[in-house]
Amino acid sequence: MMARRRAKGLTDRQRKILEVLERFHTQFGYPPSIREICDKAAISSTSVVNYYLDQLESMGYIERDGRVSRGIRLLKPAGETEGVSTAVTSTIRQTAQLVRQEVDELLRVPVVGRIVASEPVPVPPSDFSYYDAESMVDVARSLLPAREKGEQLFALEVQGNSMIDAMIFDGDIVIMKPAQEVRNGDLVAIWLNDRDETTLKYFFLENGRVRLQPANPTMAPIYVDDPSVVDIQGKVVMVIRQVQRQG
Amino acid sequence: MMARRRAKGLTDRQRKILEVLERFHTQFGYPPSIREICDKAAISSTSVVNYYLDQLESMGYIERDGRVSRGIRLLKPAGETEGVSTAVTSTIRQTAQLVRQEVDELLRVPVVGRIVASEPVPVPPSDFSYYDAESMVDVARSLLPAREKGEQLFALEVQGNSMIDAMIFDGDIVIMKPAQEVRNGDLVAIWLNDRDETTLKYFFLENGRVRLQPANPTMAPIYVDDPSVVDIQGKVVMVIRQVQRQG
DNA sequence: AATATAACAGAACAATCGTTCTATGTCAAG
DNA sequence: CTTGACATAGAACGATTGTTCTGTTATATT
Repeated sequence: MMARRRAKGLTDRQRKILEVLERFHTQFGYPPSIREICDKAAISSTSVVNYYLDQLESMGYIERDGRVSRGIRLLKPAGETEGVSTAVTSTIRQTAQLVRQEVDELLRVPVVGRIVASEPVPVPPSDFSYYDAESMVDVARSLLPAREKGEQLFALEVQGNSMIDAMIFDGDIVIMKPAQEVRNGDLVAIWLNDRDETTLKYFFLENGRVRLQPANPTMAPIYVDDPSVVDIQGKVVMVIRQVQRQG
Repeated sequence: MMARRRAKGLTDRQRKILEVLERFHTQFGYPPSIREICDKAAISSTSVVNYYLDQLESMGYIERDGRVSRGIRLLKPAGETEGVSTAVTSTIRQTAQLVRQEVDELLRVPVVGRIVASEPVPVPPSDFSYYDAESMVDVARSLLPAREKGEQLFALEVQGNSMIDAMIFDGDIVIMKPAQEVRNGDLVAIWLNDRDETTLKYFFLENGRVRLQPANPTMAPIYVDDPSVVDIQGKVVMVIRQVQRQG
């Protein structure tokens, strides 16, 4: 048998309803209907909730807009004795969720090396550990194709101006993905065995012959009759150029 | 060859409804009903509002809880002030935004238009609303110069291959910053009065004469004797090229 | 014990509200 | 000119929802 104590000012159900109001608004962004309060507060009758809402309003805890559905405004928080008000904590909670969401949208790609014309592309081994990376590049997940899970992506810094025909030059960062299946039209990093040279070109396989098309449309393609000399190192997913200069 | 899908810009009514949603929630603490949106947005039919709410939801601006009255959540904007203390919550929100930015290092930059050779660069006005943006581009703050506060940054999508001499081509996204002080060596977007042409060039002021140097080192610079024909629209901070294709 | 009062339950009702259907107008492509 | 998207309007329907009414139970006071 639980006696109602008026000492605290708020009864259990009054406090409970206030909690429901706050939590609901935090979760859904709009106030609950009376019947939804019934559910969340384990009260079986709408009239009881209405009864308490009237009380809370006359006490100044909430404000109600007459006969408008969900017309409930929270005015002051329920927890008085606690140091931090519940409104503040709920705001913090919302922010925390935002932070969590946006952290998820950020992808940390390891920069595993440089890409130079005279050397093959340093492709990370399968057991690659992120600790081996020289540094990291943060990429917004929203800029990547949706299907990229991203775990296997890696980045390379371009050194020298030998990739100018690919519209890529010194200092650019290319985000790459290991070449599993390469399709016609993919921009790929290629090691040409016969020339000992790395290039970035659009790849086309046309009746047994490989056509390597520069990104710059004003430049002519390279044709390779023997596909075995074309060693595909990875597909380019993105190119980032930081124009910032050191004043 | 390279198709690009991008969320379309907001129509007047879409923007209007978003404004109503935000203002209503700020004022009352709960979302408006469809008929209340009708009134505030000067739309005579509930079905039209419903029509646009569906659009806004599929664009990701809001979230709707099926057939629940006032079941509208604003997603993109941060302006949801509860009926508590506006001063307190706004302070908290400012702080929270700082925390968020410094924790996750992600910056949401609005794409305010396209950059074409034949037209001046669309620079966002000071009263620019993010609703006006066609879409957003997320940029990792770690890739930007440390001193960029970032609030004034904007992005443009390059249309056409007329910027090839700047190593930038069709579909690239340039992150820009309004031209306040331009220093020698900055990569700037320039409107040439005498030619009616926009270009991206490195800017040098040398004894009263302007030298515009293409990014591509193999190309020759342009010299402009009269600096008044050079209209600087902004400084390029970053260039992003998404190579993703719709294979 | 009697009684007043507060707490609670359930149902019924009317207003509100979201949804859907039909109809009209507009405008660009064919 | 026809066609077909798209935008808009209005009305109607059914579900949701706030309100109210009647009634029951519990607690406290006299």
